[in-house]
Amino acid sequence: MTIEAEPKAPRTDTRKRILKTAASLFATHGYAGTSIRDLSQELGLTKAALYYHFTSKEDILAELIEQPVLAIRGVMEQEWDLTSSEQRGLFVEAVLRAMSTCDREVVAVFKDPTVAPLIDQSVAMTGVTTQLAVRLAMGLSGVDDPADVEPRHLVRAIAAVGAGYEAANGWRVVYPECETFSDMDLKAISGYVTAVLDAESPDPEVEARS
Amino acid sequence: MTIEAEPKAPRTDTRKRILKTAASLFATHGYAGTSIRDLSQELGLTKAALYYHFTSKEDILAELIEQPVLAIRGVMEQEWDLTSSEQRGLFVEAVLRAMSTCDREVVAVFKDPTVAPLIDQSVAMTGVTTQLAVRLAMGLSGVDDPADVEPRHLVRAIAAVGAGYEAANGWRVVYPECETFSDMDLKAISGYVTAVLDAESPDPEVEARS
DNA sequence: GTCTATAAGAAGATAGAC
DNA sequence: GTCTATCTTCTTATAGAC
Repeated sequence: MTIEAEPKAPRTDTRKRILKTAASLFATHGYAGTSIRDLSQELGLTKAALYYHFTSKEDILAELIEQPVLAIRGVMEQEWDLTSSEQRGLFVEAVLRAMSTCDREVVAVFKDPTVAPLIDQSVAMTGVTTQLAVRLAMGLSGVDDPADVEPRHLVRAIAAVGAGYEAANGWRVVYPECETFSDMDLKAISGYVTAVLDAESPDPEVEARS
Repeated sequence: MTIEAEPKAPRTDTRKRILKTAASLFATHGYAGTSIRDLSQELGLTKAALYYHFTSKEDILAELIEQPVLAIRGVMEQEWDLTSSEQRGLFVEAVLRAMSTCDREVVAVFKDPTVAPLIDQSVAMTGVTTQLAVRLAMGLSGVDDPADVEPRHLVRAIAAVGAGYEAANGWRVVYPECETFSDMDLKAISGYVTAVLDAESPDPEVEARS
């Protein structure tokens, strides 16, 4: 019995090829902007072939985001005291690590406006980035109820999450050969986030708002 | 001749109503995720009525983004020495001011992946946020050619622009009654951007990358 | 596992009545 | 300025041959 590199069914990587290509197209053209036809042409397959591997377009999306969404939810369900800058940094790193459990192009899909409602149905999780921002803002305000968050802290947290999200997302463009984040990378990105959270820039004027 | 509040043709605000509603829907569901049918139903009109006011769906989009894109391009075409943090702050404020020339919901459209290629054709401007990031990264690296930008500066600038973009975009959610940015608001947002640009967080490891 | 062929509907867009 | 009706193309998805 000699060693054979490809045993007998090496072509069943089609499923993975589909997921990989779908992630790339969704990231580039958006979920709604990518049709099954686009995807099948890019793969050199027919539409029908895709429907052999997946039951629907949404099914492809669901499989793409399942892992990272579950991982992030796991991190969010832990107990976190986010009132200190250090703890917030660790929290952000944990989230980034959870996000790294998926193909890197999938990250771009998280903010696709046409994807959010679909995530709700399948995995029961609304606006990942929004939830993160609210969580961090609660830490900044030192409150336990999202409703008690100070608006100025919320915009600040939204900006901070935006920095982290774009950094993680831009990583694949700037460092195409980098497959996963190193610890240094994570430190760098979470550094951007905490920089915004802890910035001594003037907070927006609160007086003029009701 | 007495003063009459509504002279005689007050219903020609339909065009503006369309633009307003389109901006809202595009921001919420994305450009590709919003159909002419969705838009007409939201407006209580028929599709044909929309096509009386605009020649195409893309025409609506073009009119929405024309002003801010021209304004931002105007700022970008100026001479800027972005090697100092102060100058970068002023640059960012100028860009934000230019962005404020449009309906606030239009801001969300700028990052719609299905919109970017359409902007290219109509206004000849690719990836507004990417261009901003490159410009700021050039300042950080102290170079005049985008090709000479250091990767670590580019990711940092991408994160910084992300912070500013999300702050500007999140503003309308956190402060719904706020129509335009005050000077204090602009200072706050540009503060988030410069916080990332000037953060002393560890830059990503450069060694492992080619 | 992949194909051809096709259904059923929604998309963007137009013609012409009122 | 808005309507009804229609056209064409594209969409997701299925049936059945190979």
